[in-house]
Amino acid sequence: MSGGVEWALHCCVVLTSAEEPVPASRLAELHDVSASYLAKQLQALSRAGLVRSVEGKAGGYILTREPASITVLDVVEAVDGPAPAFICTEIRQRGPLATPAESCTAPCPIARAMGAAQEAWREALRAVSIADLVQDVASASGPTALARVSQWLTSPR
Amino acid sequence: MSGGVEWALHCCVVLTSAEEPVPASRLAELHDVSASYLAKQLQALSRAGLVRSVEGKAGGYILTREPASITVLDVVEAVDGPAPAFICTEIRQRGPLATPAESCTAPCPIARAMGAAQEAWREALRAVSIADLVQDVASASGPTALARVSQWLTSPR
DNA sequence: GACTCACTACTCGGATACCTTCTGTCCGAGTTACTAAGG
DNA sequence: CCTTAGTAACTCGGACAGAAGGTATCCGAGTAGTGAGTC
Repeated sequence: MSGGVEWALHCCVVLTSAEEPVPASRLAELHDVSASYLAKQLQALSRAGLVRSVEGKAGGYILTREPASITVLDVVEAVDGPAPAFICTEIRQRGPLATPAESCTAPCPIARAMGAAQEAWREALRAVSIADLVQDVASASGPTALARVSQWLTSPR
Repeated sequence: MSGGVEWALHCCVVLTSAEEPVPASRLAELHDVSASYLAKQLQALSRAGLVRSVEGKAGGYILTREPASITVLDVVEAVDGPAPAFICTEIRQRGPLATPAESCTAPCPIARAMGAAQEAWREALRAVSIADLVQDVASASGPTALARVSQWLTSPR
């Protein structure tokens, strides 16, 4: 999995506590990561429609939906792409004892097992929303942490 | 995920219907894939203890355990490695508003969600054994298919 | 006929290049807020 | 005081190199089977 997924998720969490647009450079400074590379991840989120980019002097990124309606799966698939990890190359149709294509109506058992696991993984990620993460952060680090982030984001550089 | 996982799983399935050692070159010819690269996957299975290599003229690979006690997860982790797909880099401990390390007793919520999804994925793969795959293949392609594979494997080149 | 020995052919195993993908970086197009002048 | 044009700075977006892991390949070490030779 791409490492940028972690950055994107953290950005979504902090964007929760900001009503004004937050520029990518500010988010990068907050997390102490490369601003140029983080921009790429935010562009992916923008293409997926999870965040909206505001151009101009006071521009930046803002969430488009309520945090409770954005799942972790949405962010992961926006950054890493919706392609499944396992791709069946139909080995059973190759070689001297190849199964004829007409007999391959159902997917091969291996692809089915992999697909089921992938779906279980997706379901687990779909069950967690950005709002849930915010709630967990508040429980772990205390409610003041998010307020401090909000204040730091809005304070002039 | 590495593409060699698919090859390794198919090899385990066909090794079910062979009591004598099967050389890697024979398996590669059966699946019409690169023999040299397939050897690497089989070596990974050998290191994990799923198959045993027999050297010499009539050598090859044989399964070490009963097909029912080998899970798909075993094969996947043998080939791709046991490392999880998501690795938390502890972003919360970086930047101007870093959470002090002493307050980070529990893993961060993002890592927890990812870990739960990974565990669901592993559980789904652990629930399917090689014997289950063999059963499914027999149901789909008919019991004769496996017998033909067994005959082709034992027949002299 | 049975045993011994050397040979051949075949096997696995690790070390070696190539290529796609991910990581990281840069600069240009476009938009907004601000400033200052003029009516 | 209000309007308006101009300026300047800041933003995003896509195009451009470098590095890492996966893909594909090769050759060497070792072993079991085979055959001839000998007792």
